Amino acid sequence: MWGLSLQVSLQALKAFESAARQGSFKLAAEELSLTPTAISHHISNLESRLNVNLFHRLGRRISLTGTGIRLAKATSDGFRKIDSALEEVMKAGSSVRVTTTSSFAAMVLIPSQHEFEQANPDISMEISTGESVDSQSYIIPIRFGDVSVAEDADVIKSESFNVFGTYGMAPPSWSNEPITLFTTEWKNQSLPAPPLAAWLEKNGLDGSNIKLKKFDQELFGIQQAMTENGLVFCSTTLSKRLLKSNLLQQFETRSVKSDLCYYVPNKHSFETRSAIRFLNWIEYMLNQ
Amino acid sequence: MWGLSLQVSLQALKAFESAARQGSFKLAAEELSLTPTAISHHISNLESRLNVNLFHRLGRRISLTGTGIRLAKATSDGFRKIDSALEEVMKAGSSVRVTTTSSFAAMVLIPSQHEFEQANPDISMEISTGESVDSQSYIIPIRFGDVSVAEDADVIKSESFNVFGTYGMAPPSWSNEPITLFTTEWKNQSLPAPPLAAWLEKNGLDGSNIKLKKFDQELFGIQQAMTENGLVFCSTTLSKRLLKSNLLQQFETRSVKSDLCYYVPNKHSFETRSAIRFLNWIEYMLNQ
DNA sequence: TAGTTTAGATGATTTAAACTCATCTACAAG
DNA sequence: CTTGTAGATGAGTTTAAATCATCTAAACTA
Repeated sequence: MWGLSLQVSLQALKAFESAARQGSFKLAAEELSLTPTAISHHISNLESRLNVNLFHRLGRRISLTGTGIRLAKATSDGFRKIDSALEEVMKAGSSVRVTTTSSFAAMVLIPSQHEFEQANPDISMEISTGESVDSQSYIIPIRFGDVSVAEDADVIKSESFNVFGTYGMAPPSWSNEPITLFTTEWKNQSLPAPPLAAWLEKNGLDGSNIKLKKFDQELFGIQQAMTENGLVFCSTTLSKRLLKSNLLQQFETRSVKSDLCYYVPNKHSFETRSAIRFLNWIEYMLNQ
Repeated sequence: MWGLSLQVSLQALKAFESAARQGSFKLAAEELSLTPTAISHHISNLESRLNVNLFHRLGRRISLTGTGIRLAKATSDGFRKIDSALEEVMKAGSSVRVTTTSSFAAMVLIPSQHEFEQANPDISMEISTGESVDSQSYIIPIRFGDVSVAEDADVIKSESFNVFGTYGMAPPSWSNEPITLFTTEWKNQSLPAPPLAAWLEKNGLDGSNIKLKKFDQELFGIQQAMTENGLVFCSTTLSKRLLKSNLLQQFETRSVKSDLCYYVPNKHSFETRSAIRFLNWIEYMLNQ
């Protein structure tokens, strides 16, 4: 590429293209935030360099010559293609677009969005929910899944589970009385279930007095526990902020690890600086 | 066009595109006649401006990121389109390409090509023969035709005809002896015939002793006249240089105007400076 | 393995392109 | 006829682009 045309000024071509498209040096100057003088100089220099006339000058009106028309079309097409790609890249470079589960969005992302944006005033965060594979290259999907399925490098949080209750309620008598426990049954049946059995064993409980009430989103179980002064078995990730806010409390029970995790498929492919900063931030926040 | 990307340096994009396409800052520097330092600065500045990483740096090797790949494709496509158009325009700006009849090429253009190029050292002339309509925008067709068909502004020479003989031969006795006269019968039957009748009348000759020998190109008649020490009835344009070179001579006969002419269809559409200079030169040369 | 070569990174300085300012012309508008 | 305005041009200023000098670290070679 760039044989004879190596020395042709791209700035001049840009000025020419704008003037050609709008039929006016003045309007070109406005579009490019220059003076009409600059446009005039660029075009004259370009005409000398190329040894052609690109415009007819009719008093103070201009019109394109045949050569000018042909060059204008090519430069318009070429610059439009470049400009579109730049817009896409720049948009990606100044915002973080994340899609995730409703529970993660509600319990983690949305509550901490402000914190992220304050720490990164040059980046805006856009959150959506949904599980479809998004074809746009710049949307970061935070998925909930089986740790044995996700690539190690993609996992941002391995989930632990515990029982939590409304703030202020008396610790339950695990052995003596019937207990209602809210929990989750995932719509996606291929996912490992919440590790309630492992939790019972770890805490030396036989669970025969526990009545389970299941929802299809962790969010609903948590909300119901808070509303009904009850108990919920859910992830420590989702309950973390609620603990801090004294909306939920934890008892003497110990949390258990699970085979469930949050992960970002092909995490390494998100290479914009804002994506990298976001991913570093979310991973640190989840695991500190 | 040019929203957020107005301030992005096109020089930097050019450097990036070259480095991306060749996988090397060093090769990009060579292609663009810059130092590798300049390329490195351009790319770093571009990455800062766009807030993305375009290359992975692996020691002293580089490879494109996903974003880099996408931007590289768009900029390659865009710049290629621009470069192709520039090449075409610059070629047109530094050469004159003419297509014309064999006779006009042989008798006028080729003999004076050197004169034109010496007067215009920055322009090269390329001559071809043929009558097909050429779709390329920058080839100037000099056509031979009927003056009533051509646009006035397109006519570069209105033809006159006369009889010429080999240099040194005795003037013919128009009334006493049989005369062989070479002339032309155009392949294109729609053209007016050479105005022999009008010439006879203007010169007070009845022509009953003249035997015509016809060729389908004026060039052939002229050559035959010189070869056989004979007479040819042809255009003053084609014979002009031969007269000056004492290869042909004119007698006391008077030339006659004709309805034939040389013309350039859509002459005004040739707007490169070299085309304009050529057309001005040829018109002056033919009519002085 | 040690020495040499080489591609890219970085900061400082220099150069040249790009830009504005001031003034002008000539046409359009009132 | 006067005023307004788009483009042209030369001079001066500013800034982007380039080079220079030096560095690092990886690749290559003996």
